[in-house]
Amino acid sequence: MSKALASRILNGERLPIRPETHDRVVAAARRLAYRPHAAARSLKRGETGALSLLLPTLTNPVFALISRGAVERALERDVAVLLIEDSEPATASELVRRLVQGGRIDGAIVASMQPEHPLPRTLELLGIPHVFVHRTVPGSNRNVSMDDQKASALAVDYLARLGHRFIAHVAGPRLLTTTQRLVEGFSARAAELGVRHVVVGDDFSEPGGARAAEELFDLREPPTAIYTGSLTQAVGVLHVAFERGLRVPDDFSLIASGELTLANFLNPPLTSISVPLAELGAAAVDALVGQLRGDEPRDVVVETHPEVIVRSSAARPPDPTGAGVRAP
Amino acid sequence: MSKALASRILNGERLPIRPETHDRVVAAARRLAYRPHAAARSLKRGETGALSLLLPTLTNPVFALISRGAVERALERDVAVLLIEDSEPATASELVRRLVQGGRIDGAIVASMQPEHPLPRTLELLGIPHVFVHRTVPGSNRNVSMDDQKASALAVDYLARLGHRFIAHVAGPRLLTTTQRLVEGFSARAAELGVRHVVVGDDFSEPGGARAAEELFDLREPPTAIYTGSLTQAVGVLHVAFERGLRVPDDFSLIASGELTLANFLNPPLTSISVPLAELGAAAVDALVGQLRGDEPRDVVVETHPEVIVRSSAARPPDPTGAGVRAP
DNA sequence: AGTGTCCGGTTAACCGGTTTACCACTTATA
DNA sequence: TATAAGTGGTAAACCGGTTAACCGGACACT
Repeated sequence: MSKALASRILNGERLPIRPETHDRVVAAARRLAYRPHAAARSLKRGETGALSLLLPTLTNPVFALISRGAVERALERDVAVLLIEDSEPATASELVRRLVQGGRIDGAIVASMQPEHPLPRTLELLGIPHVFVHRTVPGSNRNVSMDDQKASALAVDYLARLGHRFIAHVAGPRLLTTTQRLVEGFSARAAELGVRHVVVGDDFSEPGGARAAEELFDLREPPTAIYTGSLTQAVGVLHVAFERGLRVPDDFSLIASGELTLANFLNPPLTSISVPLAELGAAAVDALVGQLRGDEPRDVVVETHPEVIVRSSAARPPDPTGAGVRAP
Repeated sequence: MSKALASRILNGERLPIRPETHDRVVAAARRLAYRPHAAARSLKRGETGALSLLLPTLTNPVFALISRGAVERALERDVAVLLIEDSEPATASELVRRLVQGGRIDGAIVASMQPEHPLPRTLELLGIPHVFVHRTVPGSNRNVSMDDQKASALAVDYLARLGHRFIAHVAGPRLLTTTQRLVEGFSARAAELGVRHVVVGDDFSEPGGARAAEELFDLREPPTAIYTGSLTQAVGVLHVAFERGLRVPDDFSLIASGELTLANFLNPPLTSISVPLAELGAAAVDALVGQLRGDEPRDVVVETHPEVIVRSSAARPPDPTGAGVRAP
């Protein structure tokens, strides 16, 4: 029995051999709990069976969920995932270069994209397969995203149905494509329904939500409902509301895109819109593995079936005419 | 010029060669941006330059921070990290076996330890270097932990100094060693100061905190201060307080171990104790790399210099005699 | 003069798979 | 009957580093 034959059998090649031989090999492999040595295979095949996943931060649950989906799917496909926090774009770019040139990864999933990031050029130069997930690069043909518009539209629908006639959206950095999709869905649906609307904010963080809330509450006539692009921002909004003595949902309604256990334990419990972030991560792995198999890169849009998780932060507006109410 | 010589030069061996030769090799490597192929090196050396990090969950910021520290330190040391969410102990154990037998990792960092987990036996059988971080295994000599006791003691000190005479600790699962250290520090210091104290709770999650809070508030004479083992639990406590119309810190004080941006934006902003989780992750990498270099496994305790981050959730008790106050 | 040692390298085996080339034998085909 | 097409495999090169063994010349020492 030559190791050559064993190799081909275990790799599932269709061969003209006696079934008995096949079975002997398979049985022996089982018995020895045989696993091909990754390095040896990698050396010969010129591929590593690993990919890297670049995240802006691990502490943001949005990206933790994307990671979860990606890592899980990758393990199913027997691919290893190297997580990298991309806090310093130049450093991250250099790091990926090292990983590629060191023969550690076959491809990269980039969830930390932002304008002026050197990564796309680096990846292009290295000629390595890659996809952008969540934060996309228009025209790259390598984007894995959700139809965030739908989530925003649903939020607007829900609030409008409750009777709100002036709705604000607290958005993230305008340069991020996720922000743009969220804003687009929001504005389009609000316009369609003839609902007055405004977009503020420039950061997905708690402080970002807080700043946006300050701005809104300082308006001569504040909105009666606020839709935030992230749960994190909603926390910031709630915080400012508390400080100003505004009550939710009595004085204004609040709804956030993104669902976490935390939402249930905020005060009041936050009505939110669920989005399939883990599936997004899984889809990114699928797309990248597809490229590694030779498929042409193409954009993928994951179907979201956004749902309103009804809790206590959204209700009818204080004044049916649609005018906002200030703190007493 | 033989590749053998180049290899040895680039690996920094001291050799009897002309400086000129040395420089030529180094210059050429620079020019070509040469990086040794990980697989080839791995194949020959019998080591992979990679390790895995097992976490109970990525969405818990405690573990996100440990990961951050670990990944960062590993990259500095030119070691790759494979993150694995260990939600299903049996599965995780099997997965690690696959990674080891497939020659993908040299060692494992386990942050997801719990009693009855099959992982230690698996790792022992495979004879692979490993360390336990945060959640430790007494007697294993492979623990990387903090002196959590200190954080708890500080919390008690702070609350006692404010005048509290009956303090509760909301703990995690009693079987986890982190919980035990936290409880130990709490009880010891409270006893030392002659402060009445009680320990409740069995889960670090928001619901866990909420359940514990219910229990405490239902007491005939509730504590005037609550110290939670995690920020997450504090959120649960705050939630129940809100529902019952209890005000913080007017009706009771709240302080949590663990510092996150979120603390600043809770209502009221949460006084918390900072602990160096990222450093813990980094120390775990150091310990594991030490083992890979041949050091004997040994326990490591990371110095915490816990500090109270003063915000608004802790104040003097409502009644200086120390008796708790119920909702009106 | 012979021998040992340092200098400055070179050669070749090896790690553990994968893959191409090839071989001996049997059966169908022209 | 020669030839081609399966059947059931084996042998060896190769991937790109690392490392042990070896080599020729200069010099020192005995």
